Amino acid sequence: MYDANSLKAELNDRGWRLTPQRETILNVFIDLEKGKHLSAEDLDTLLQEQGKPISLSTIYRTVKLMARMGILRELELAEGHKHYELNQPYPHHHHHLICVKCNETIEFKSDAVLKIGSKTAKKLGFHLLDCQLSIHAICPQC
Amino acid sequence: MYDANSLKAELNDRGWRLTPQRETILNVFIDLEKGKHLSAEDLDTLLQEQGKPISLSTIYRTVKLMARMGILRELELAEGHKHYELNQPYPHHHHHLICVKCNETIEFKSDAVLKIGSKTAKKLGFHLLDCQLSIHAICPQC
DNA sequence: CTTTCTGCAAATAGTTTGCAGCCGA
DNA sequence: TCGGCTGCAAACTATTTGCAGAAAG
Repeated sequence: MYDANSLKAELNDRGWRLTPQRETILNVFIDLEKGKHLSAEDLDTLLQEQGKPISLSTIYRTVKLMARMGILRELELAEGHKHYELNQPYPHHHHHLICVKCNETIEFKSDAVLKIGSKTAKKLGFHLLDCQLSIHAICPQC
Repeated sequence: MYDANSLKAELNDRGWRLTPQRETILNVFIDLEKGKHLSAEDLDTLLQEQGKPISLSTIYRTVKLMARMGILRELELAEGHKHYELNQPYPHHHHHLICVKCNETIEFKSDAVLKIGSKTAKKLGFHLLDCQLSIHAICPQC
């Protein structure tokens, strides 16, 4: 799991910098309740409420950067905008089942899927960032 | 696999209509080379080249409709726009490994993942539309 | 004949970008 | 010090929508 120090190390390794904004955003995700995920707008609102406003452009730039580093995972849980959550390693790694009508989202775990994902990436010589099984379905209510 | 008749039946069942545009678009996907997938723009260009132009709004409306019916699957292979391909049943069902830097995309199959997907949906009482494992990674070249 | 569908043009919204000044290493 | 980073405002672009006429059932 990341903290300010490991984030700084990882950023500096790649020629990037640790800024208060980046640290703040990482902390929001670390403190985020399990099973929750935020859109850029959500983050903006949350940071404003916490009295630590960060410009929306920086928010977009930061979540994209962290997703490319493998720190966050980018989720397509609803049409039209992306959500982000910490990219947690085994055994916290999980997947999503989404109702395409009402957007109800259910998390579920599968070691098997994670294994298949890492094996496939390894076999082809790719460096794995994220592996997510998305099940699109219609829930019993819809 | 769908053809004009089964498409018509399925549409009519839900109070929708079979139009020449819908049939044309379905046929493009049926004839599409294995492993290919189209964005809305791609479809627009292709249909124009084939001398069967369809307005971009109708293209968007149609692919979305067919994705919600489970006929097409919506793929997020590159930033900024979606791609579509036929949603084929076992044993043609497959998944994607994507390099987040150069967007190189590799298809792979996994019966195990498909099984996990259908079991999970079934267990929760959801009607399965699509189940896709997306592996985000960095390819050896990048 | 009724209701859905299409095409057009205009609107929308999420996201990106140029730039000037700021600040981490 | 210096090159990356932020905030602002403006730009962009994929996608959606309102509407009038066309057409499927």
